[in-house]
Amino acid sequence: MEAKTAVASLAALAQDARLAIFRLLVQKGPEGLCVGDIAAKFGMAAATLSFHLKELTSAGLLVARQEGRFIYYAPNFEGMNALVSYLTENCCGGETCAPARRPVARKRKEKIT
Amino acid sequence: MEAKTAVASLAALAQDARLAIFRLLVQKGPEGLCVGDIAAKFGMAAATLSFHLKELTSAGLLVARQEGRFIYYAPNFEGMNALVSYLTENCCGGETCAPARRPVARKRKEKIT
DNA sequence: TCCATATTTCTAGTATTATCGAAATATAGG
DNA sequence: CCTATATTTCGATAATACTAGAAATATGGA
Repeated sequence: MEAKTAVASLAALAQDARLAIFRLLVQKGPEGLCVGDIAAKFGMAAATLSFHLKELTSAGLLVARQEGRFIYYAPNFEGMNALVSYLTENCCGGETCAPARRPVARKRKEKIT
Repeated sequence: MEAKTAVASLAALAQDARLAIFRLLVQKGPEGLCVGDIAAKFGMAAATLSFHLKELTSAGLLVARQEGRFIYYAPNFEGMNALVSYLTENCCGGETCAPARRPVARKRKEKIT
């Protein structure tokens, strides 16, 4: 995953409403929920919700499927996985979130000061 | 970690310049880099960099330490760890990023349609 | 075809964020 | 104390994001 993509995914989740929506859908699993049900859950204007769903979808974090008159949104686990992998690989020390590869950090030679 | 906190951390990383800064510091490890060196690396105005460092720091992703006239910024691995944990626990199926707990998802009874 | 419901797109107002020059603050050394 | 360097804060501007009403589009059923 490229940095650009990571920023897009992070931005998609970096918003109260969207994180809440995403968490709700993750709970629901692959079946997801239709837009109306999500709107009901949060009581937000349809247009607003649509905007947020679009953000999450184009960031690759949700997938939509039409089912009759309803559109169901569900988490795209691959996308989320890619983000988490990116973060652990590039923004932690590798592994989990180790304080960098150094053994224990022997004292350094007293910087510039 | 609360949702609010997660949003703050995500927002801190959801920006080209800041993600780049953070990645650079993670590479450098616990010693970090002083502001001048970071500025040199990216060629951005001091004020702009200072703004971004403040964002990252108040989101709990960086820690600053003074060393003579210089201020060193280094990753706060605990903060980053907390964020990654939050994401895997709340935004994936639990574990890594499983497609939810359901076995294989037996067909559902044909929704509303 | 016509109507009702679901969802999106358009448009615009407001709010938040990013950038940067200039001024302010802090620290060290002479 | 004075100067030089490092960094932050201030203030202003430009860019981007959020919200929601109204209009448009899509789908299914009578």
